Amino acid sequence: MAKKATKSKKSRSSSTSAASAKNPSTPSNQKMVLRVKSSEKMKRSAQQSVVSEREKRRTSKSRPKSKQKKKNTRIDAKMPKKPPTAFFYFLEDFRKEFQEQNPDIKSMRDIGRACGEKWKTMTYEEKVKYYDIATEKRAEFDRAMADYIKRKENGEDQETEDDSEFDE
DNA sequence: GATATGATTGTTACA
DNA sequence: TGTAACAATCATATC
Repeated sequence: MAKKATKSKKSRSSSTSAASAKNPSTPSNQKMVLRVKSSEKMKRSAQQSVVSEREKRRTSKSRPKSKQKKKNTRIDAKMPKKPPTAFFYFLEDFRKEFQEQNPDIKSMRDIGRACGEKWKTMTYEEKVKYYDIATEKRAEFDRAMADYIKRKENGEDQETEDDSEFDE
């Protein structure tokens, strides 16, 4: 439970929304900016041996397992979901191909593992298109989050009404 | 039947 | 700086 509280980490939109504020509704130019910005960041992390970090974390943590998932941990159903990362977009494509080539393997555990290995072998140029998509989605998420916060501040009772249907 | 788990990486925010 | 949580997916397991 405490995790969820932590998770509410909230107001993340405040900082990120700043970025999105720079690119309000916009087209390619700003998209480019976004892409470049994120690209640099991504490149850095991509170049960094993120792998060891992950493994280290995993090994050190012994994977508590019951940490994620839970699905409806979101306090507010109307709160925008976190956008998928570049890797997740790649995972979508990869899964389709993987299942075509390996119809017997349906477990996301195996697919995820294979996808992770493939991802590590990909070059930054190959990944950049996924980073681009993820960046756009993140900008959308920031805007949605800002809007969500604004609405909440204005009066979330309206939402409670909607929520009532959720009651069921 | 409903919900959790596993496996992956990236991103974000807090301590 | 490090760490924890969560995003998608879906067969499988558990309750």
